[in-house]
Amino acid sequence: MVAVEDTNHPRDSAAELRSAGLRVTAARLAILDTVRAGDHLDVDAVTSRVRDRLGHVSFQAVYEALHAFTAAGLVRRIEPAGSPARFECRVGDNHHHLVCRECGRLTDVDCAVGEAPCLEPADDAGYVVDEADVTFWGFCSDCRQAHKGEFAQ
Amino acid sequence: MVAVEDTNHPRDSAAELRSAGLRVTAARLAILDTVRAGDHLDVDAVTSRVRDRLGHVSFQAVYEALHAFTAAGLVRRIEPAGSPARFECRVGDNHHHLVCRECGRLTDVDCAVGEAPCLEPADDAGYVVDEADVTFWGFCSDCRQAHKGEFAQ
DNA sequence: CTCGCTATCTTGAATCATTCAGGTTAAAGG
DNA sequence: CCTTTAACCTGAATGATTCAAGATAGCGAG
Repeated sequence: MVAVEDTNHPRDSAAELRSAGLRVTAARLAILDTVRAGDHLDVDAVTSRVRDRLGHVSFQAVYEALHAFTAAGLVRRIEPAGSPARFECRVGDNHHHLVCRECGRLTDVDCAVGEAPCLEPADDAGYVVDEADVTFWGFCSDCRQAHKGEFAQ
Repeated sequence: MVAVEDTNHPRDSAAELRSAGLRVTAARLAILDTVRAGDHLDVDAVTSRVRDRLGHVSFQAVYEALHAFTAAGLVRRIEPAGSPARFECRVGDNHHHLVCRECGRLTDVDCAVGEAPCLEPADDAGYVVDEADVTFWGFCSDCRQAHKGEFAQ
């Protein structure tokens, strides 16, 4: 089912962990690679894929690792309204997300502008803004297909 | 700042409930007015203010009422990452929000553009987009004051 | 005004995501 | 090889929200 073990460590994950000041363990390598190979997986999905590969790994370990990776800038944590946290490896480019209201599918969108914060608020109300987080809500093509006529084309 | 407590039912809340097809009860009037008078309150805050006014009201009632109001378009539910849901009465104008990373303060920002979706994704990936939800993250002036030098500017 | 329908409210328990606590194991620098 | 402490484990707690099922009360019809 799963494309097997040619996969070991796509880009040198061990080196990335090390240079982020983190220890290299089987669990963390698997977690990092899983996030990298996955498509905005949540903690549950990451955990079960890591378990497929390594046998047992605790939820705690996954939560802690994902925290550490997020703090180190190796992964980005996103949390659309109504969804548990999800993780992706595309970091540092301030891209945004499309979310399907029907099935929850999440798709990356390039930032139209570029550097963060790619947008400036009309009035910053005295805040110093460092990030503009944009989520586009709508219906993906599959869900529209499934409900022909119910949604505006 | 805010025009204060002439309060009882600022704009005719009873009529609004009725025309939304909802029943007029003391609890729901108080809940609606509380959201209206408050500043992005969460469910807890709404509940305790309503209790100050009416004595006992159950959490369930507040949750159900806020759901009903949201569905009816009387209030808008916002849910910034890491925060419980919050509610506001400014609806239908597609404005956005500034959130302070330090204290969690939430401030409205007018939409620079206007109609929803005020932004179009660079590539819609086949989605039909109906809303662009923009959250600006940063530090409010109070929090910067309190940490002079720690943050830029 | 009275009646019936059902929206609303109540209490109590369940669920889900996430975090906390405290003890054990093992990565990595000296 | 030894020591330090990051990483991991099990087990329990927390916080937000939802589910369930029975009681109450708006409000339109008669």
